[in-house]
Amino acid sequence: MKFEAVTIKDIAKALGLSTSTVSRALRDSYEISQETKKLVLDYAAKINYHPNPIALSLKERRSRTIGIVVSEIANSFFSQVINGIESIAYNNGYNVIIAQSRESFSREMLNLQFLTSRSVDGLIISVSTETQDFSFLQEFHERGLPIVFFDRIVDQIDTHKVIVDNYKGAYDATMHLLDSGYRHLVALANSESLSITRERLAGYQAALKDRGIDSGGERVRYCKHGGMILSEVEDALNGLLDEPVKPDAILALADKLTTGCLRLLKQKKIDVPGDIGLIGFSNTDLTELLEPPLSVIRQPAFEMGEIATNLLLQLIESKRPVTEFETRVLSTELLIRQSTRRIKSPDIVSL
Amino acid sequence: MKFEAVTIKDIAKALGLSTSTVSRALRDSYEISQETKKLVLDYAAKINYHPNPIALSLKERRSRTIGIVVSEIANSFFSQVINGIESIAYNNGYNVIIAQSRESFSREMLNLQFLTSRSVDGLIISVSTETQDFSFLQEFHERGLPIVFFDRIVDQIDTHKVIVDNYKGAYDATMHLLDSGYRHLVALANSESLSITRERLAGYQAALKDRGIDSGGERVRYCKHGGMILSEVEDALNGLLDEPVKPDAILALADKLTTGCLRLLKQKKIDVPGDIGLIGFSNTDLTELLEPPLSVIRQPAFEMGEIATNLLLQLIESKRPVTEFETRVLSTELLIRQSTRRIKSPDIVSL
DNA sequence: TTGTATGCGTTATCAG
DNA sequence: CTGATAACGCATACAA
Repeated sequence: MKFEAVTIKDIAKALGLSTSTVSRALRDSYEISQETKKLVLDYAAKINYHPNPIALSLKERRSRTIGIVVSEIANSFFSQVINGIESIAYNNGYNVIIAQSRESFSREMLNLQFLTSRSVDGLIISVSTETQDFSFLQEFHERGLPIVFFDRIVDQIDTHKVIVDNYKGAYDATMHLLDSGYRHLVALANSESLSITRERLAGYQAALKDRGIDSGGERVRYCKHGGMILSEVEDALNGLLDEPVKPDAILALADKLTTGCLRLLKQKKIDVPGDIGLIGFSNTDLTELLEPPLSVIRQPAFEMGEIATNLLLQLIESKRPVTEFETRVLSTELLIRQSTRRIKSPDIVSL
Repeated sequence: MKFEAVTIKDIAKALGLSTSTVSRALRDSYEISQETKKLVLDYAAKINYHPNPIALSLKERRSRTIGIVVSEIANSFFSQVINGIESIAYNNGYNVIIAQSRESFSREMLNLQFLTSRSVDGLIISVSTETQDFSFLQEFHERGLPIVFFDRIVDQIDTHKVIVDNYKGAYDATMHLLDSGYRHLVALANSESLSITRERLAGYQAALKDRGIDSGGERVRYCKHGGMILSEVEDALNGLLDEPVKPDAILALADKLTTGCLRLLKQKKIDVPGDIGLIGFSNTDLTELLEPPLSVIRQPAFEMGEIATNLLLQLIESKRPVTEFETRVLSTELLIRQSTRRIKSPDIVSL
């Protein structure tokens, strides 16, 4: 049993017209008699006709569909971005196809393969943690596939990008920890190959330097899988806790690392902020429900999605090749809550 | 500038063969010389040829794609289900297209329109809270579109369904609250039109009845939008708290209601479980990090996705019309944590 | 073993 | 104003 749709042919046959006439009537073409048009339209509505977009795509060589590749949709940051993308896409008559790389390079390639071959008109992507080789993306780009990067961008590829000010976000958070009296900071980072990791780490180190604190290169641990595997976060965290100089505060540089870290500290019965300070990148609402509520660096995810989509549509619909690409940098929001309070400090608590 | 893919024609021209020969070589057809095959395959690999699935879909009248409709992907229950669906789909060479209804009937219809017209081979859906009229689904079903319902099913439509034992889940949770010494229970429910709401409520009421407690029909409040709007949850919660007999425990009958409720209680500075007991359906990991960790009724989401997909593939690939449909009922898991402790009771705390 | 012709659903082009 | 035809990329029945 197959799901058979109504086609133009069915209408033509039923009405004793040619397919071209029917097509014209449906498309409201200029040269068509009012009565024929009405006849066709009425009948089409009656039998619930809908054009087959597959056939349309084949013909028009466009699908009015944009592809999204993220590491995982269960990450609240990404699902917020997707919501932003969708809202703009739908308003412009586009649909979206979402694919998850799950931080795996091979899955990312497969997905990309699928999306492009499935004739998406453009691509919005935040590359996976594992991805080091961007040649396949480069190739699609060179072959003319419109691409917009967000969050985890690829520097080498010249196209529109949407990011947050990761440097400042990490810098401010670090400063806040220092202002709260913490001295022995450590950082939990994503894969070194990611743009966001480098930027955030730079902000972290700059803040330490500005305060005349020896950053001590060792006091950073990387998670190759971006926290997808808890054991990986555990190893990194253990490494940090075992440092010769015991850390008194942690900066977690990614959503999944923040929640993973929280989870593990709880497991180890290490109290935040009693035993150790913690601040991290996170878009998860529930962090505010923790006791005490966790301070976080929040990214304007929905907005990022919207902007990325607008840029992509611009790319897709521009007739001539675009030569000027822009990188939009949005601000992060530092939500300070009690969890990073240590010493008395002016009441800068928001929320 | 358009993204132009390599076609069979290009290969044929370059190699001085006909398109059919190339096609046969690529498809590893039986009647083809080894050398020609190798020639074609090598060249195809070299220029990075990939068949155009749009054309394939048009030809084969199938897209090897399954559509998913959920209310929102940011809900951890649904994103876990999606992961389950994807894992089976990919293993069988299928891709998925995800659409969000955001609990809106009109969006659900639009999405369905899109998915079906986009020639998905089948559909996995959990209907939106707002949806009361299932005729459009019924129509697709009658026209032969394979559909599998999960979680929020439509009783009237006869096809495969995957659900959890909502009755028992709610029953057990209610019993646990009663066993913990709570007496004045109230329930926060989703839209009445949803199957899950009716089942869960039935479990709740049955437990009360079994304990000889007057369920008091009034002590339930519904959220039409399933908690998508916090103010809606707030109204419902306020209504419950204002009951003549003050409630001492709340049963939240959906993921979004549980987190929304938590959020609001915090806002109102009502302590859980000090001031009021709370237990709810939730698949969010972070609830275990709360202080005290929240007791929840957890659904085997990933597994539901897997099962639904297997059933769907069965439907899609069966040659003859399926006449026997089944409804798989999975067990929920009641995770008891301190948040529902009130009176001394045997230590049944897990996790 | 390979080439030619046809059709999937649609629209653009050209003829009537 | 309307009808026939070709083309989008592919697979296949049929012809050679």
